[in-house]
Amino acid sequence: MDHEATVGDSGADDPAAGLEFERNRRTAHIDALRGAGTNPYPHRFDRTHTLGELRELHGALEPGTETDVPVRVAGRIMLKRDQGKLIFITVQDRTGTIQLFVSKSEVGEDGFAAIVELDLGDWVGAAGIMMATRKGELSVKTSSVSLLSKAVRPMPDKWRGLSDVETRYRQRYADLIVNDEARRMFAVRHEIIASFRRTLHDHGFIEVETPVLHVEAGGAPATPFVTHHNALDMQLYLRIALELHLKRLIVGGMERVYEIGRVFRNEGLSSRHNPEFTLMELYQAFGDYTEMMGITEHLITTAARDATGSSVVTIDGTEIDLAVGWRRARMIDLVAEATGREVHPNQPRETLVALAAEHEVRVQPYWGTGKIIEELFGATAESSLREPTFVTHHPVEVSPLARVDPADPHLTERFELHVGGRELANGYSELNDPREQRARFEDEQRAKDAGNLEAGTVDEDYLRALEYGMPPTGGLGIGIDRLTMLISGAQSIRDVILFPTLRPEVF
RNA sequence: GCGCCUUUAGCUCAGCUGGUAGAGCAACGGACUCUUAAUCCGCAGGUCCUGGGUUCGAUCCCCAGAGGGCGCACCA
Repeated sequence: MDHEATVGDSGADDPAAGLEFERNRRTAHIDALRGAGTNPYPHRFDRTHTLGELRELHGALEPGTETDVPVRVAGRIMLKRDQGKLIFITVQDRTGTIQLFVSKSEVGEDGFAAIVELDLGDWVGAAGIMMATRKGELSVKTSSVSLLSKAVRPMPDKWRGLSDVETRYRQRYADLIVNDEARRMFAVRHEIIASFRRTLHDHGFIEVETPVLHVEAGGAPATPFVTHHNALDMQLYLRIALELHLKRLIVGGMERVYEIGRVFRNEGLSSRHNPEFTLMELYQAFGDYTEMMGITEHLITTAARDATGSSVVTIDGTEIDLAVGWRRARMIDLVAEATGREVHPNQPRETLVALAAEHEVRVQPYWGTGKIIEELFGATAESSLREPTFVTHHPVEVSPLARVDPADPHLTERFELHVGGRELANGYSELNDPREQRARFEDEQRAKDAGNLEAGTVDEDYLRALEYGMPPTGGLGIGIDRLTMLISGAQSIRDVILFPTLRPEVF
């Protein structure tokens, strides 16, 4: 090939090295390949094995032995060790890596010259036979190597990798190429979701899809994203929860439904919050909150085993086995435990306001006693709940869709799962009395009018659905991102979301 | 939104309360037929995030801004 065309003929303004020089060099090489009749982006290459399969089949090959097993493999060049007339190339696919043993005497002068020109990051296909080197490294003794896709941009450092977190999130493709840990996170995430689907299928749940664009954003206390539909000329909200549509399906008699879907909340970002995140919600006719706690334990423990092979997770450096039963404690009891004072929504508001002040909780004027208790819980007890704990019996005020506890009209049949100081799941016995639901919605609407932006509104269609009759039902929601963090050991939610929300990059 | 930290070559990082920058890897030229981040020799590569200011002189000090991280607030 015309090697002179690949270097040295760049314009006077081009730098002598650096990124631009490198890209120019490689694009010039692509032109040279095309000029010589070689397609740098050929249509296909058929492989006989993945690299993991080869390791499984031939991993036990004795050092220095050669088989007569022909193979065709493909992968990205990660390392290249040039020995003069012998080149060792480490290629990677999603199942692992393998070494290509490239001898000039095997591939010929022209073939060898082309292989010398390959860059780290290029995708290649190779044909050859299986062998193990004298040192025992499983290799493909290569008879030919073909370029499958030329990389124009250089890879991150082959040893130190890519560690700049901003670049890792913005250029996830580069992160996935070089960081095993990044690939592992998303493998775990996939296994958790796949495990959920298996478990739910086994329990007779049907997976459904409900609207993302809502006329009213309900089902959770949160600030929605607002958008607009042009043809209908109407304001729409991106959903903040799956709940209200899924329960309409329970009214319709579907009995066991779930959805794993993206929800959107227009709130702050942190290492535990991304504006869009994934929620699994399920609803089971003839279930209640105690059954939901059982399903929660089963789903999460099974997912941990499926994803990592173990039900043991590490929380803040401490190993915790999810398979042992989880503590259950009422919210009011946990607050009492943390503050040394009994609390209950039926207490005078002034009493709770005073206690809140002692714990530096800033009470909003529109908060009732139930909301103050929930905030007190958040300020005093929540962060100490490292081991999985079902916090139960939330006040009615903060649970507008949950059934009241028959033993205490101020509390609900509800639970939240807390692990490692953060909320992971939420469930309850669903309120199915349309008249009571209307009254609760009206309370919400009043709170909204009084200044609580996160309060709900009266969802007339949902009330109409309830009027057709919803069976007694248990419901559950699990935050998939946070669960993935727990099981994978990720420190930031951005490590378990492929493309986390960032401010736009300036090019 | 507030506070603290951070931004230097494609990547990973040095850079002395101020004298306009270095290394390793990658790249480029060369040697090498069993390497494992191959090794060895040589060579090149910079908007020191941006804009102001102070100074004879700023990667360094000051101010403003941008991106990112962490905490707080909000929330899941």
